[in-house]
Amino acid sequence: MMDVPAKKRVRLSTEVRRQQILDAALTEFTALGFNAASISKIAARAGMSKANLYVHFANKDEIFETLLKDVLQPALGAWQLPPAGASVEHALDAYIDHQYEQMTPQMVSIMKLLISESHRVPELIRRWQDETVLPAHREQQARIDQYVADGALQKTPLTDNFSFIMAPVLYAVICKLIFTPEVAETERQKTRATHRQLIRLLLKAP
Amino acid sequence: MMDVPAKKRVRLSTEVRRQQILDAALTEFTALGFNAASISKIAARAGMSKANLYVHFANKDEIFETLLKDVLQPALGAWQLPPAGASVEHALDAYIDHQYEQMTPQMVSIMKLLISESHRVPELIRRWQDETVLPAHREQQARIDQYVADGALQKTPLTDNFSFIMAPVLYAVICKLIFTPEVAETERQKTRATHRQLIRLLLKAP
Amino acid sequence: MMDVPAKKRVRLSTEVRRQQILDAALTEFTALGFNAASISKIAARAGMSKANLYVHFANKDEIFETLLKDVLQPALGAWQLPPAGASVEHALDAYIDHQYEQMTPQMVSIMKLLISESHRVPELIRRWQDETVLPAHREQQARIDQYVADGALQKTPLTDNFSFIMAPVLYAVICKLIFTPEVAETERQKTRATHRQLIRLLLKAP
Amino acid sequence: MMDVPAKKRVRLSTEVRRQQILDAALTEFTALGFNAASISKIAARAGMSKANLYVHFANKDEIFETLLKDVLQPALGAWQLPPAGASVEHALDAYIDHQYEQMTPQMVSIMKLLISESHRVPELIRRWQDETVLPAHREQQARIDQYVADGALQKTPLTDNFSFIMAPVLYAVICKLIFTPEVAETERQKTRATHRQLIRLLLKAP
DNA sequence: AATGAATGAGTTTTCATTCAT
DNA sequence: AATGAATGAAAACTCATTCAT
Repeated sequence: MMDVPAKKRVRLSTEVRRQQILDAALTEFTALGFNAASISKIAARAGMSKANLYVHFANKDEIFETLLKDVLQPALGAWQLPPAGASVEHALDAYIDHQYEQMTPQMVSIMKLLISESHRVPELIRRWQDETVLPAHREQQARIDQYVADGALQKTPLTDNFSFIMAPVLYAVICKLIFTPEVAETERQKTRATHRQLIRLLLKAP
Repeated sequence: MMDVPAKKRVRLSTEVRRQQILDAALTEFTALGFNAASISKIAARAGMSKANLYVHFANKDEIFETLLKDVLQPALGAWQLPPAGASVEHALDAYIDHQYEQMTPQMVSIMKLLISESHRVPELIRRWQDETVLPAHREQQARIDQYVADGALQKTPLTDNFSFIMAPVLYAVICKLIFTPEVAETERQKTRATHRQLIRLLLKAP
Repeated sequence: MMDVPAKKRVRLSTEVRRQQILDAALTEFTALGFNAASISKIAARAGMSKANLYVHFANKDEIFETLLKDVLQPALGAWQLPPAGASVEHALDAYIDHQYEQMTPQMVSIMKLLISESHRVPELIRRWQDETVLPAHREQQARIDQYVADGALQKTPLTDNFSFIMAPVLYAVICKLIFTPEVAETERQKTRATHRQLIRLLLKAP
Repeated sequence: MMDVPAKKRVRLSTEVRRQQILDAALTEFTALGFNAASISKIAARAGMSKANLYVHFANKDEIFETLLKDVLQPALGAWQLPPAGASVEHALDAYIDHQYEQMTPQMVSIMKLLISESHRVPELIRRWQDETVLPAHREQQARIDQYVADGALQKTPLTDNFSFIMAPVLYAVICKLIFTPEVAETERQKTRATHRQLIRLLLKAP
């Protein structure tokens, strides 16, 4: 007879366990959505028993909420400020590029989660909106306004409503979520090129 | 004891019943997503027994698929051609306006469904993409190219990739799906205004 | 548009309809057993609607009962009398041969049905037993006794309990019901040969 | 109002629970057949919730399969070898006796299950046939052949095809499955007596 | 902290049967 | 007689959650 693998009962700190759970949960939730992701699989992926998972979180919703909270901290990285430099135009260019670059599969999955499951955590979303997204917008807008005031950028409808600049990026993300990979990728590249050209055009305009 | 209500059996045509089911299903699916929407509730909302629902549809997936198929026929109304007229600029303006106008709650819900559940019906989505969306894009692009050739529109990066024009609209839709109604509405109006101004600017540019 | 096939509403006599139903039911019941055979399929096979089926039979059990009643009339053909002739031994030989020959797939299926579902119709089975099987046994035994009295057959334990002679046939049937076709067929042939040889041996014995 | 019974949760080992389930399932399956036996009733009989039953078995089929597998291990006890002794004839007599003795209600039920539901587990049946039944036959036949070679038994058609000897036993079993208890019992006794006498006769034959 | 065992409340689906025409 | 539409009751199975250790 073979020895039974002798499943050890590992004892780890709460911190570690929570993180294991959240990591596993992120994978499962982004892959399947809230409902289809099961506690069983999350526990299995996190390497612990279901019951132990409930020692660390009160229920499935709490895991989800904690997860989104973590993920939403950096405001999707999206509306970060462009680094100021000698040439504002160049910086802006690099900034937009950065956004398209950042469109990783993981980020796309989280976007999907945010769209399809945000109704589960309205309070969290509201706080995220009020404390992260809107302030970031404002800060960014202030910076842009400063550039305009300084004459580093000329005033255009875009500089008046700078968050508008993310629209094409989002369009590319949504394409990834709906269309076939090939079409989505084509659309992303076309969008990116058009985006860049239009921005340049706009900044050069008299 | 109360008298038993003596529930009368209602007898309707298959056509009517199917439509009742689809209507109820659309409500439930858009409100909760595929998994969370239950056959029980759909049947209740449609005013019939669960069993009768299964007389008209083979299973939950078939309901979902039929629903999406119906909804996707008009290509979301989105990439419809701008009506040609005396002033192309004016027509374009009206066209964009139309897109923002069309952003009804129902349409927004369907968009959500499309994003969160399209993986369930990949074949349907592929056909929709290949037979509806892409052809519509092409036709629209051809029309724009004609305008440019005719000198009615001047050539810009946007006229080279005209579907790009939908990006801000989509941005507004996604805001509705994520943010609070107030913020979403504000964002929609700002986006719409910026969109219009930028288009005008672009068309006027030398 | 194509013309709809114009499903005719055929009107037939009760007799005909009942027989159509019974024929279809026999096929379905023997193929699947009582529970797995569905009214839907029986009705479809009989070429009528489910509702019409209920015009002719009160319920599923009644169909089953009627069916078995019909089938059990000839007492499975099993304990039929051996035709008397010049040589009783020869006749007996032919009789046994006949039993093995009669082991058609249909007969085997009915045997299976009889074993697995007879508990559903205990009363019917009792009547069949009392009014068909046992009388047939008795008649046959009487005939054998007569042969013995006449000296046409010599007295043996077998002639004292003649129904015993069916045991090997039944064994072959059960093999068909359990084992793989190849093994069952081999077993049937071996059994048949042994059966014949033993009978001959017995009749020749001093 | 009565106090709520406060059903205590009983906690037992997997081993025990599995056995409880198998016991209950055997009862239900043999009484009603596979389809008509419900998981609800099996769980109730086993004294646990349906859900717990699914903790121990993946589905209804797995229960059935496990059950048959367990039961088929000893090859139905049927074709076991006769113990060799001073008098082979005596041993054979005892062996046959043993078979009739062993015809317990439980064994009869399993026989019914085997006949009516074996199509559900063709692979299991094939393995049982190839690895248990046929080898047992062969071993037994070899033993008989040895007796014949030793002169302990004289060669007859029966010694050439020894498994034939089970046919009358099987006949008695089938009678139990179809006829009323009284008739079945009468038939069993008659069959047993005839069986014994014929065997003796055969062995004594010149 | 950790877990194997246990369960209530739900899910989708099926089917014999009945109703209205 | 015939049928399309309708349904109650039950089936198998799932899953988030809890209990006992």
